[in-house]
Amino acid sequence: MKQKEFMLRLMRYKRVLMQLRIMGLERVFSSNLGDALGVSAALVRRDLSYIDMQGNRRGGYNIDTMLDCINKALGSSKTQKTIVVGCGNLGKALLNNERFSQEDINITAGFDITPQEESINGIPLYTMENLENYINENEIKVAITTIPVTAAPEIKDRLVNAGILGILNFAPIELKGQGNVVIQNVNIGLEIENLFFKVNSINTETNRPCGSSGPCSSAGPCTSEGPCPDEEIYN
Amino acid sequence: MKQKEFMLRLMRYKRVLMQLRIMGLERVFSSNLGDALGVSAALVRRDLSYIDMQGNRRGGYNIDTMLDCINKALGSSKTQKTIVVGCGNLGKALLNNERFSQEDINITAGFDITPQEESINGIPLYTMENLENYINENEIKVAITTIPVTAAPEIKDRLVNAGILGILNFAPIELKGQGNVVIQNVNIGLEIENLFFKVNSINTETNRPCGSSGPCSSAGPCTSEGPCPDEEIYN
DNA sequence: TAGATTGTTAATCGATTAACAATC
DNA sequence: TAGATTGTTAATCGATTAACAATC
Repeated sequence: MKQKEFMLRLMRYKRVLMQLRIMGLERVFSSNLGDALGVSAALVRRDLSYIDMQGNRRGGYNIDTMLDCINKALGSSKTQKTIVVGCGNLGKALLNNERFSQEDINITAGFDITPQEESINGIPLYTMENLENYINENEIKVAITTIPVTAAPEIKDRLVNAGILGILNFAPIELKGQGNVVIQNVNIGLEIENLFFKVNSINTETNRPCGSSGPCSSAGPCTSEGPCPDEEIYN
Repeated sequence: MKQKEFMLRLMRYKRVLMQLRIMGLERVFSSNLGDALGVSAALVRRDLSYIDMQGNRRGGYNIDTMLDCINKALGSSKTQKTIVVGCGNLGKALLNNERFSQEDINITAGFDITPQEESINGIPLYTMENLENYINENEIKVAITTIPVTAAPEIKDRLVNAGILGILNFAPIELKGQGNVVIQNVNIGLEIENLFFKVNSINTETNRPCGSSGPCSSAGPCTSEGPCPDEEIYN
């Protein structure tokens, strides 16, 4: 069971459930959740079955119980502590983000080679020398890195050696985790490129062969002028 | 052909190719690229075939030609213009990011209800009233939104009505595109939650049923104390 | 009971890979 | 030519869905 989208769906179920609870509902059927997410009711039931959420064959699922169960599965029943390493523009933006505390994510400290302030948004900033000590003393298991590419591999090793098990890396280099260390890379530049690609795919005519300098072969898929209506590369 | 990972692979091929070119290589085989990305050579050839990159059955692929071809497919042969809507912490971080210009991404303006500066990093800031005019006059097709959730749906409509075809949305609400408008949502809070989930999946014992209050059924998959070694939910 | 929904199995769908003919 | 790699087809793999027995 190696499902890329599985836990993403769990989070979406959670959002829907919270909304439904606000609206005063107490029970929900698999088909409700399926409709909300655009997937089949069967998949919802399979997901719920996987996290050991048991429903009632007549009355569906209890919303509160399901929320508990999803939170338990997501490990977010307790507030999650994390630190920000690198307090440049993006690092500051993360430290200033009020929303995280609403989502039970608690940024407890920021680290930088030369911190320009003592604290941001009430969160203390420390120099890089204090990194290992802080991680050990506060039992930090997850870190967010917003550091230059050149520093990324070294900082990664320091974090992992200090006991960090998960890194959310914003440096535009693809770091790889080993053993039980999970590294998740977010490359904003790549996201933008990705978006331009999708926009262009929809609105530009198909490209011609690159290896050949001649005209498009008559056997090629695209002889019309506009974009190929049948072809969907984007998702 | 609706391949989620397809264009992401193209970008990765590109990175590898640029590195190889720096090292002085001129040709590359599908197996080289497959090894670098951890996919099969067959998939590489299929991808290249799809973007009409033609190789030589004896000598593999020409690196320069392939780079041209990938750039063409990605639509990044020319510099891509975009704007940032919402100049809070995250917006400022994006405006200050020097790396985008290296990647042929050109942020030409920032917009905010009340801009606190005339420009950031040489990029002019305007009030929201100028949004539609600017988009029209400069033929902007892609926008980045770093705005509050409450404003997101309205701003989205304004952007789309002004002719925007692609939005990279950082507001923590899932906006949906319609017709030929592509919206890509980046939810940093969700990414962090996702990471905590993966870390916990690896390092925590399996959860017990939520719907039932009794002990774990003997038929359940997990009777041992530690984490289930066979089960992989994370990817 | 009759009706409705869960939990789960078999069928479907799509993406990746193995294999091989074509050919440089 | 003989060897090696491309381009492409058939086989495989995994995730989602349809269908249905179990059961509240």
